[in-house]
Amino acid sequence: MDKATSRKLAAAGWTTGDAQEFLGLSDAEAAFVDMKLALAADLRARRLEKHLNQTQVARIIGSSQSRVAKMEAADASVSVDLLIRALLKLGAERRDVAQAVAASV
Amino acid sequence: MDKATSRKLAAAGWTTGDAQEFLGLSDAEAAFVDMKLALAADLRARRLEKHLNQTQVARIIGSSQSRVAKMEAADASVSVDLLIRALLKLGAERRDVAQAVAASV
DNA sequence: ACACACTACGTCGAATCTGACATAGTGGGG
DNA sequence: CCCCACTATGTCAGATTCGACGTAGTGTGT
Repeated sequence: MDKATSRKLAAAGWTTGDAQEFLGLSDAEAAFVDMKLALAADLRARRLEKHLNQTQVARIIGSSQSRVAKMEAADASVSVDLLIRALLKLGAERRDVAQAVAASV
Repeated sequence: MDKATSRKLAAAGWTTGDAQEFLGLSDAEAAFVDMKLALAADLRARRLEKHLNQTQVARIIGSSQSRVAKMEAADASVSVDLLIRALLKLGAERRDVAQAVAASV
């Protein structure tokens, strides 16, 4: 990070220590993973609530059973995009998604 | 117009031509793009609040100025994944992201 | 034990997304 | 007008994610 950038960040109330920066990124990554887990859990809960199996959900959202399984498992090959789109296609409202995003697993 | 009314009109041979339908967007898709717009707006707001330019944000989140511009514009080539990861790296908490997800643009 | 319904997991070609680069556009000072 | 800092847009090769398929695992009823 150059000095000008550092100065501006400091002016905005940031500290530019290397350790903190590292921890900040870690926090961001951890929060992202937790969000993904929460969304995946919500997807499964929503499916079970509707008494659907993964194959039926796959048809509704335009995918395959195997991918639905990976979604619910929060597999590395599944994006948050996909999870959110799936939830919305299952009838979730934006506020429902928001709640899942904020929720702990 | 509620869905029941819309269905009745459709049965009578009418199309209920709102912008959504014209563009061929389902409710789920519309909600998704709205979410994306809200996240993009939040990213820009957060950057401006910190008095950073797009190049500085790009360094923080590990990307390029052009991509940050596209993020803020909610460009089609930008995923919700990327927007959320960017917000978190800029110091947003999960509840902040949730609020953006639920918010209207 | 068998059949059946359901879920998990590895793999793959195709589609999509990403960072980067180049370049164009915009809006203030001087 | 000319710089200058900043933002927007087009493009592209490489990376990631997607749906799909095959198959293995798990539980349940007969």
